[in-house]
Amino acid sequence: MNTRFAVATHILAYLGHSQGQPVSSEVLASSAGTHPVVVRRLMSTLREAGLVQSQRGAGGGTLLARPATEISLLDVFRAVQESEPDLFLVGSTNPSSHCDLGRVMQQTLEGLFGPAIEAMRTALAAVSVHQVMEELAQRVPQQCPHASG
Amino acid sequence: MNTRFAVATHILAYLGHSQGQPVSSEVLASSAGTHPVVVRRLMSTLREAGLVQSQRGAGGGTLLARPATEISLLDVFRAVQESEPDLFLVGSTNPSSHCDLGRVMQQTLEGLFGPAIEAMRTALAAVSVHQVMEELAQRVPQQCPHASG
DNA sequence: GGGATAGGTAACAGAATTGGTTACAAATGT
DNA sequence: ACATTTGTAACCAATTCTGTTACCTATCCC
Repeated sequence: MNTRFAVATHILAYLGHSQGQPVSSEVLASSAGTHPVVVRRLMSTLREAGLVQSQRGAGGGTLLARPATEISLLDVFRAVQESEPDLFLVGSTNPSSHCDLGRVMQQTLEGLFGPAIEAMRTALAAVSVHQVMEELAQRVPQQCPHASG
Repeated sequence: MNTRFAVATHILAYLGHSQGQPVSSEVLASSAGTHPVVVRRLMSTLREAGLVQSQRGAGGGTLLARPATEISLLDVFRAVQESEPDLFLVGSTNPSSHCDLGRVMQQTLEGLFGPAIEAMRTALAAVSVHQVMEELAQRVPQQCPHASG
């Protein structure tokens, strides 16, 4: 079970909410229910993907690298899910089988799963972090101090 | 890395090819490059899902429970992927956070990922095991003894 | 400059999952 | 009866994931 995608989306939504001023990994970890180092580790990935930028030192933290309207869940998914085909495929189906069946099967499955993966990508691309924020705002009017950080 | 989906599809395509007469887990394992027990374990799942049926004893084995044209990759995916939302979600985002943010975030993400999952399902539903067999046949004209099992 | 704050990263531990393997009981055809 | 084959439990090694500690570096403020 990969919680990174969910935690990353959580964090990005949070950052979008307090856009302009950086948020520390401690605050983010508290909100996401995890450990600051986990957040920082995730930040490394998101930073490499160009989704956030961080400032060290006192008063530092992380903020979005571009507006929340221009970060899609597909961006997050790509950043966090190291190898996309991993989703289904096909580490095994032993390529060193007696014959080529294994390898051919792998190619065939990749070809047939392609549309499924593509469909999912399209759907993810249609949702922005900003929309996540709006959804959240509707569901959490004012219950939570962290939500307005 | 979950190889079960790929192995299951491999097996079902194989069974579709020799429809009518049962295939032993040993033959299937050899073709898929894994261990007979792994195949049998997978069969338990596929049998529960109503995709195959097995015969014990001498001359036994497994065969498709219905025509390969009427088994979709979505059927396989559902059977093999124990909890579908597992795909992305959201085991953590600690529900016992200070506030409801964790739980609400979880609900929100599920709502927003819904379309993505649905799109993938639709695409998987559009491909049958029979199509996988045809794809395979095109790619492996006659190279492999196992392919004609 | 010095201290406090905060990120970057390595390293390790514990839990969970996965796949391969052995072992054995139960069923079935010859 | 006996050989064959499934069903299933049990175990191991490898991998992955998350949490945690530790320590270095960068930055701000005095």
